[in-house]
Amino acid sequence: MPELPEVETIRNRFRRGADGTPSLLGKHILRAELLWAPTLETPTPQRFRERIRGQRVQEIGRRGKYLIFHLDADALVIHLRMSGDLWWEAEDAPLAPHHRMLMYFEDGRLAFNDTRKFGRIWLMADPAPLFTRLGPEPLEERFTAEMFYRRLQSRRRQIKPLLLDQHFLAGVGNIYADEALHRAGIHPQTRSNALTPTQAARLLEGVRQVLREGIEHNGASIDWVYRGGGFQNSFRVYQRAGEPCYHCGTAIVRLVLSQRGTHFCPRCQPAPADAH
DNA sequence: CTGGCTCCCTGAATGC
DNA sequence: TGCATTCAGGGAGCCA
Repeated sequence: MPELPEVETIRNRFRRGADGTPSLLGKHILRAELLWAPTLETPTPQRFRERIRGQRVQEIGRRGKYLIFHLDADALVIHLRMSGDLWWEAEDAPLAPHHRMLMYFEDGRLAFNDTRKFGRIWLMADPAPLFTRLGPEPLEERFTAEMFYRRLQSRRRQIKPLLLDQHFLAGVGNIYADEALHRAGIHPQTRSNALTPTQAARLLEGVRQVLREGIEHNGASIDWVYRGGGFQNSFRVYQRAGEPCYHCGTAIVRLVLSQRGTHFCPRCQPAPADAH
């Protein structure tokens, strides 16, 4: 499930280049091909092909879980959602299953592969409107614990679903939310406005810790969605229901909040008075 | 404002 | 063995 660390890993791979993958910076897009039309949010497939042709990749950025290819005249924005991934392959490689969009360069092709078809692509001159409602970037230093505390105080939602809300904080998904709450010793159903300044600071630190660790490990490889990362070996609660907490030995509990599996240690993350 | 639920979609796991 | 059902999850949208 691509979250911030996985998107950042992909961004770095195509920005710097990696084994078997060249840097895309400065390369020209010869042509693009759409294999499953609903992947493209805007513009129409025809205009997409016309506009993207001949543009050069100037820079590759990220905002939350959005991957942004800055081209000469437009921005190509990609959200991988559940199962999206970008593959670099030979221009004449046989078409793998679940490819949704192809971009051809001089020396190979970039394929957007997305088994579950939830991923989306935008091509627009100014992508800013896509990001106006997104919450702050958790890794940016100018976003302080005090600001985070104030933000938490302004809402009265359960902290786990709130962390998943991209309008509240950008980039955190189900895995990293559970891992961050465990590191901060906070129960997932704690009301956001019930958190103390100390807890808020610990939570922001926990979020940053797991995100940085995730990036260091090139992200997490979950189930059959393989991305080559290794952070899944560092999970302390995610998908460990019934197994002992590494800190206290208590069995990890799984419950469902906002339709999302939620994992926590009932001893290290004690329930607030109003949780049931 | 908050929470609960559905939808989108496919492959893996489970059930009979 | 084989077929059917259930489930996971990011995010938008709907309703209470």
